[in-house]
Amino acid sequence: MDPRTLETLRTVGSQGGVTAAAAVLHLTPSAVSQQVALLQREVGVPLTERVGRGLRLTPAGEALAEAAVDVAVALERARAACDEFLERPQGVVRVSAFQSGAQLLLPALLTRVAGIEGITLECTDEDVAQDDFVALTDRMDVVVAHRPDDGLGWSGGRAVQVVPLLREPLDLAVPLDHPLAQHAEVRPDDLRDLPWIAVREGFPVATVLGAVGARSGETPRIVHRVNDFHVVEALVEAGHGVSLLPRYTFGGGARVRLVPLAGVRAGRRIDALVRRDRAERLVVRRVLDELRALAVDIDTA
Amino acid sequence: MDPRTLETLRTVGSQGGVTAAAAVLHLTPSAVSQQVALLQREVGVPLTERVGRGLRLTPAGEALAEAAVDVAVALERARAACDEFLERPQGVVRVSAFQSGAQLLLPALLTRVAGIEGITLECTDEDVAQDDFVALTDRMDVVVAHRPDDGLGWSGGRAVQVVPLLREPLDLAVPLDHPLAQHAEVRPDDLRDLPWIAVREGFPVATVLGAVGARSGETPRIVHRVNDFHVVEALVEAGHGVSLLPRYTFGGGARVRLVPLAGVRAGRRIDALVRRDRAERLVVRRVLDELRALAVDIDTA
DNA sequence: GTGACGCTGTAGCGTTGCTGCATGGATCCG
DNA sequence: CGGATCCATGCAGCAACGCTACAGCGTCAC
Repeated sequence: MDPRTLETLRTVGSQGGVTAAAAVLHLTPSAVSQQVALLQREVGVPLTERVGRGLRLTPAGEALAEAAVDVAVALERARAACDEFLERPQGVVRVSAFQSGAQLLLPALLTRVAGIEGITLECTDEDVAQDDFVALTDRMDVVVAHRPDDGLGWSGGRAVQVVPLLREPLDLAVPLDHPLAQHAEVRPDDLRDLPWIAVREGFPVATVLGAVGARSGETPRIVHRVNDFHVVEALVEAGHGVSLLPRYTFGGGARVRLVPLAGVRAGRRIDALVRRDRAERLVVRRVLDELRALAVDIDTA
Repeated sequence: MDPRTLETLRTVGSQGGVTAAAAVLHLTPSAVSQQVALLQREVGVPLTERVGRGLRLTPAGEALAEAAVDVAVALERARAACDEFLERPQGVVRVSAFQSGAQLLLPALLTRVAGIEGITLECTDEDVAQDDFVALTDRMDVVVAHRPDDGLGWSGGRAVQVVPLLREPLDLAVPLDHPLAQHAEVRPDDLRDLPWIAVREGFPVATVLGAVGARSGETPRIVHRVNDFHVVEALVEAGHGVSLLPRYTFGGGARVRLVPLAGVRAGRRIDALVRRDRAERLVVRRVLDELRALAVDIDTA
């Protein structure tokens, strides 16, 4: 029962399959399958069960995977205990963020971390469906994710730590020459019968527009589904519809007008997701500290 | 950084050397040395330092060894998590006890555990110096140890769990025809100028006699040093001296007379010592439960 | 000073765990 | 309804890791 094998089991569970887990762990599916089979023989309980052409963890498997988290945490804590005796912590930290979050946070984060000796940041932008952010933590140290203001938390359970960064309001984006562009704020009633540009179903903040529509009494008329906010901005600018855009990230531009919403709460929460074992690494902690401080700067600016 | 290697480091620390650790781990000293060297290279900090012809852990080594305990605990907890899904826990538990404790507890413990399906007990008697009981936990699952009533606790730190079992009074043992044999109790003043049979220096309850002597105002005159209480009993019976003997273990016999001491607190505490990782095993827990219940029976009898 | 003890390096060997490929179900689509 | 596809799994082969055995060297005791 070695931690590598336990980690493999955990990944099979979180990724939902042998092949996906193998990709994350940089192994062949065969190796993953063999590891699980061996582990299964060792504990004498079935850990996985086939479902369709894939497989999922049995209750026993889930229990073991959960226990595996504590093993990984204890191991990283042991590493950290030694690092305390090294004068300067050292290592690379992989950070992923959804695009607009990356645009908002990563440049300043890189600047801040550049001042810290020994920490190397590797950044990536990842645009995934709402439910898939947690799975990214298997590949990344820090995952910057967003979710609707009112929505539930993340599904990672005890395995992932959620670090709240900031709340970003979503404003109505209209063309500069739109009638509503001159308003200081708009109320749900003003939004009737507008042509909306929304994000694809299942992606973060997709549900926010529905909540806003519910306040105006009718379901919004969605004419386009576009995930990239820059494309959205260009479409709005050209008069092809209105949309909801995050204030901090798109408030500065002159291409569209952002009008605050009143009488309805619209916003997104930006969180950092970290696997609990990764969170034990000293360098990861330092990066999270910087990220949190940065978020405070933005929020109070 | 695998748990096996961490365990090796921990053992080198607790056993105080490569050779002793190798014996416990059923390895050659060379293998142990190589593991430590490799671990050292991995963390980049010296973990051991030579002292004379042996070696000890550096502060960094101590820190890592302490963290290693949590790793081992987490791993055993993972195993236990799976065992929950097996209907009956199964396994062998190695129990060691000092001789008189073994005589007092092991027969009844074996009887009790015999009623539990799946648990196999392997018992040993181990007579070691006071400070060496903790080190036994590396080889044994449960170590039944004793210490003076008033003494400090055990030195194992966070790594070993101490389960108090019972307190056993130490009575004055005299020949059946001794003047004091008719007394219902004896006071420190009655003990002046008696020829004492004590245990060897450094062994458990060796200090108790000194404490008793202090109350009588003079240092006891020790004429023999014998560790085995049965030998002590035979010597006392034959009139070669008096001694302190544990009440529960030797009170039933007719070879000597045990007279309670008054005006001075003399006794030993019997504890079970268990490494925290071993304590996570379900079967070990069950055995400890029985041991505790058994101690209550004796104490209230 | 000499013997014993204890830690450490090196050579050699066995075992473990991986990759690559082939097989057998289960699903999707024409 | 049948072929294509995807996924998990078994087996052969190979590389790497970790152990034992043995020699070397420093330290302590007599």
